[in-house]
Amino acid sequence: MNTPPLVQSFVLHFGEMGSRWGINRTVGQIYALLYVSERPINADEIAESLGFSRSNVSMGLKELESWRLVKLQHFPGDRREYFSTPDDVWEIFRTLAEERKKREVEPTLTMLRGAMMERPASDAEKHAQARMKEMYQLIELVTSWFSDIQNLDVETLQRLMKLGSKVTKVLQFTQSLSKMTSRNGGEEA
Amino acid sequence: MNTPPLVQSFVLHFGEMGSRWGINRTVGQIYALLYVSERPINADEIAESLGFSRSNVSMGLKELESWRLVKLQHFPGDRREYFSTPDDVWEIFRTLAEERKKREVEPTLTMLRGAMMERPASDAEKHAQARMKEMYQLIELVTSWFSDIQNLDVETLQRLMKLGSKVTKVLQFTQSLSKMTSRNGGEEA
DNA sequence: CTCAATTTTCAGTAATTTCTGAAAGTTTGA
DNA sequence: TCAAACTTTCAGAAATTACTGAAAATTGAG
Repeated sequence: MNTPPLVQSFVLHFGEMGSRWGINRTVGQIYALLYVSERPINADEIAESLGFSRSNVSMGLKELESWRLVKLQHFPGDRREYFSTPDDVWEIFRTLAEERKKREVEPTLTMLRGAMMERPASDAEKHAQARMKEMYQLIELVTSWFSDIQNLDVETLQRLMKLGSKVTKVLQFTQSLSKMTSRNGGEEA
Repeated sequence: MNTPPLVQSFVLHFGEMGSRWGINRTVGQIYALLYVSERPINADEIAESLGFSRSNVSMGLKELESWRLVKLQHFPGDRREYFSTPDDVWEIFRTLAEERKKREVEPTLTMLRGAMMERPASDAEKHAQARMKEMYQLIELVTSWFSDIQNLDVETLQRLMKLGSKVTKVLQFTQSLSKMTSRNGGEEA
């Protein structure tokens, strides 16, 4: 398969990036390829394009399916499965965030809650618990922001994306948040 | 060193989490230990607590230093180096975000910009470029939000954290953003 | 139902990453 | 300047993770 150099570098880059995150190189490359592909492609095409064994591609696709990141479809008169990514980048991002939350954030919060419930047996434990509480609150705060952003409708997001680098708008929005919370004072919720 | 079970599970959890991200288990555990520690601790104490070799701890600390995540200090009459984390969780988070941006986001944006500059030699390439542009815009948008949030002063953040789960406030803030951009219409910036 | 097409599984191998002990390097107080 | 105290480096061992080919399982057209 003749992969244009432009696509090549994109694919390689995401392979590298993947391995910096928990995702392995193969999976990163497969997703990158699907992402820029004009039409859905099948596992053999992927294997040939990337020079991986068919079985490796199969495992990679299974992994991506478990992350709900690929769409699967069939074409008439062809028994093979064809894969693609959602057309909307934002949807991809949202799914990724949801899965990461489920796999990483939730278990962490559960662990922290558990630790915070324990009766501290020493000053050291008391201090550790206080630190865990701070972390717990930070994570809750950040994830709640994230989920708010996630729930923005696609239309609003499209508009925001068109604004491009005109970040000042976004800055203002942060300002108003700041004022809002000031009004609320330091009261415990 | 007698590590309380409460701290133990925290440390082990972050070891696991670390390895899901690019960070290795050792580094995750070291940071978790520092994070909940009442006072700065030295490399030997870390090695003993976690059961790692001294050299492994040394490498882990070096890694953490390269991420600017640890504070280093000395005590009078003691030549050893003592390590700790910032007191403010938010500062830790901010540093982490900055470093990740520098190491992962910036190189990705550079690659995408490069690819977008190329003259497309085919429809396939044209399509790939369009996809890359979408991704570029998404990343820019998300990172600009992030950096805005990062720049909130600690005081505001403290207040927000105290609000805790009263996320409705944060939701409103998202609403106002939505209105703001509507006013702006679909105009290119 | 049968069988060819296709996908998945899995045991073994390859590659990579992590970890260690020993040795080299650095720092500082006397 | 020396030497003890401490830290870092690094080559190889250990552990983990990725990848493959062959075989098993599944699927669907006829």
